[in-house]
Amino acid sequence: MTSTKEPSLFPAAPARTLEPAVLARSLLAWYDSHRRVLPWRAPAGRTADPYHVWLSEIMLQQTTVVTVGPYFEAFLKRWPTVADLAAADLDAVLHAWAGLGYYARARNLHKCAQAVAGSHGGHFPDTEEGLRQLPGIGAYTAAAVAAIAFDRRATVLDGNVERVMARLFAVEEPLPGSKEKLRVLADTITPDRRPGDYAQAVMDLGATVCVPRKPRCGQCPWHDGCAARAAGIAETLPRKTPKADKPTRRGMAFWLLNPEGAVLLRRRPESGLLGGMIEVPSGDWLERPAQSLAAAGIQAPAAAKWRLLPGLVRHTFTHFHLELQVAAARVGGDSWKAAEGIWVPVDRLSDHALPTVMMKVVRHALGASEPSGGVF
DNA sequence: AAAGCGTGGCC
DNA sequence: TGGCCAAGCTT
Repeated sequence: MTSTKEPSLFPAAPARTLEPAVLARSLLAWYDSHRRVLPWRAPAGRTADPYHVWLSEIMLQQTTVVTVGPYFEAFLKRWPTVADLAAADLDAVLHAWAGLGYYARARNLHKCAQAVAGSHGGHFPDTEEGLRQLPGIGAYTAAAVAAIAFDRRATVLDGNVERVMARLFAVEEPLPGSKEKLRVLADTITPDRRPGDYAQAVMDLGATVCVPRKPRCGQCPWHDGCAARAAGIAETLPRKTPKADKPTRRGMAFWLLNPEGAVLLRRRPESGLLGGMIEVPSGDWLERPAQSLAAAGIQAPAAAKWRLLPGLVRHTFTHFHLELQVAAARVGGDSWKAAEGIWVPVDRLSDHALPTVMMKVVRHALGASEPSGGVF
């Protein structure tokens, strides 16, 4: 007989209009008692190292806290200061970044470190405008670093804050059109005192309480002031304009072994998809039915007796699905020495910057060559 | 300014 | 299981 929905019998309490200062104060009080320990976060009452804040913020772009944790620790251990990172080889940075995705971030990370170590004497700019000039730092990250590392008043607007503001003020206009409106609303609440803590608090609220599905309104410090909760539409906000469907693209990857048991890899172009990363050579990825080995063979990295491995490698990027067939061959004699790319012993593949989709290709090829691997 | 750009977890 | 979502930036 109990219902999980309350609105009909017990209408939600109407929202009370709360002053910005009241909202900021109640959120900071909530933060003080719910503060999460994160690897890049300073102890209460202290400001974090700008290098740590910047590194974590770049890694956290479109990436979850759980995923970032180990990468952050590994980067910090290997490159303890921004000068160390600036002095690193780009290839080493890409390798360490492999698996995190959005690889342009790694290239910009390296560029940014070099700018800071070079033109800025090893110190990050301490203003939003200054930070905004650096590669890989956009509106959100500039505000986050200015607030968290330098305790400057800055309005952070990430996915969390967009959701929190859309609900608090019941903004029904869909994103991304409503973004500027949400930014203004967020700005009206941002306090002059403890802006760094406030920035982390409002994002924490979105990450742990005002979550996308089944928001925990009962635990929310802004419960009384929330217009969407009062109207019973919190979970439906923020609205978003529908995204285009993802097309499926198909291609062929070429797994080529030489007599020494090494596989041919090559570096992708510096810009675009998986820019600068290492790949198993593959032909074009096009939106047409799976190509025949004969047709795809034209794009093979060497003449050889290619055989098609059973099965498919599937992977989904942000904007398309990919289905990759894998062709395998061995080359003998000396002819393989002319092939374009790098020959890597199969047990040394982890020394290279292979993105996840390419690790899937490797696993597929190795699995097919070993009877215990699954396909036989 | 709309589109391109990774990946893993969740239900 | 397929779509949604995650501390967005660049061109």
